[in-house]
Amino acid sequence: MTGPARVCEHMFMSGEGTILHADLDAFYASVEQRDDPRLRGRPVIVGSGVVLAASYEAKACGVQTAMGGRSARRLCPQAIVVEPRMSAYTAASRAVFEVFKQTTPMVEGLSIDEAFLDVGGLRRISGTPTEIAVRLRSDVLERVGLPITVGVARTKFLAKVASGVAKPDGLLVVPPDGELAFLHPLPVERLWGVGPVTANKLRGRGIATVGHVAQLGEAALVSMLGQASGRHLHALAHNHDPRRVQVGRRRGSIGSQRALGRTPTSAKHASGASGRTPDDIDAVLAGLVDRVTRRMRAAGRVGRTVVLRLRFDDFSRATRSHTLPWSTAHTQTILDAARGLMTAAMPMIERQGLTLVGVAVGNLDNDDRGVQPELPFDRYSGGDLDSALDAVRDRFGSSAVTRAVLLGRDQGLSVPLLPD
DNA sequence: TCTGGGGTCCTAGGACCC
DNA sequence: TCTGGGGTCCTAGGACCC
Repeated sequence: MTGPARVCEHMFMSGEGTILHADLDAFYASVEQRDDPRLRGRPVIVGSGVVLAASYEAKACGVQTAMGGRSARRLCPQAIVVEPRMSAYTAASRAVFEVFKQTTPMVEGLSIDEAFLDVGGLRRISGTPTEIAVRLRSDVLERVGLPITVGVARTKFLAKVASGVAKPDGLLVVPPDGELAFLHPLPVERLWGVGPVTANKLRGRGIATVGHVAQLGEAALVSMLGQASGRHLHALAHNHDPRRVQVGRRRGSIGSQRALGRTPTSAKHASGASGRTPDDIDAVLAGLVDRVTRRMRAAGRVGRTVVLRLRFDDFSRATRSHTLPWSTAHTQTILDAARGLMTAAMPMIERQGLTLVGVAVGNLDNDDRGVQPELPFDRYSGGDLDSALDAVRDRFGSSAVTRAVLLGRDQGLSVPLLPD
């Protein structure tokens, strides 16, 4: 969108890295600009409460992702604020990932708008990694209408750093013999896994660049940041990153959350510090569990650990979790567990005022185990056979349920079910 | 209108088992 | 009577990423 693609001059014909990190620029905002010509070339902010995405024109005013909407508008009064259209972004993401997969089967998605691609072994068919990267960018632009930045390097980490440096609408190739020269002058915040807390710890000790980190020695970093972070940072600063591109990674949890807004002061007096009745909270909880379990069933996943996430008036947080004896995607089972956690947390909620509720199910498994469930009939009854069968389908996925055995007081009845 | 919604990974203590 | 070490699972919290 802004400016020409930058291609590093000293590219190599051989020994070149084969990992691409492809990252859509200001993704949500770019989709809005693509779909509404009036937004092109103008500062666009997606999300009114919190900035979900800002176009580069808005970023030029200092608007940043995750910033409060009010301060964003103060920085950039001329910005056009649009509400997010998640379904449009999901569709755009699918289209972009199609382009990725036609480029190479070795695609590892990281999020809705970025992925690693390993293009090693494609040289004879598709050309050098750099040529593939150039074509990938033009394919995404032509076929989906979105600008995308690509970093090319020998390792995942370096490819990601390269795309970050090349943004927006850029291409940056890090040659194998120029890796440390590229890496060491960069600020520590560029290291993957260094956020505000770690950056402050490092800067507090006068460590500002990746090169400084590299001089430090692993033991010093471990004592400063802990075992895992210390080792991780030491390795990255020396450009050690043996991770391969992994195809078909499945996520480990599925969750949903909802912000409730601040507690109205008047309501505090009416119904305690939470400002909401337990019934209000329970309705939100039931809605979240319903959404989560639907998504689990649609994805063919079952899970065992139910996590309740809470946030309070002062923005402090708490989580409570419970692990079930078996994996499930059954709405009522997970709702029961979430209600148990919520009940136990009610005193805390009364004291601190609830501003966000979230439910996540972790410990996910694929729902492919040929389970033979038994459900206590009377729990789902009203004595009604159909609703009991619905409960079984709901819990285990309707296409997976092919036969139900109903055990009565003194008889068994086997009912074949057609998957739908 | 102070601060969304979706995730990952690590740490640390306690229970429990061998 | 006193004394190990190793491993796994669960829970809670926190940093970080997009």
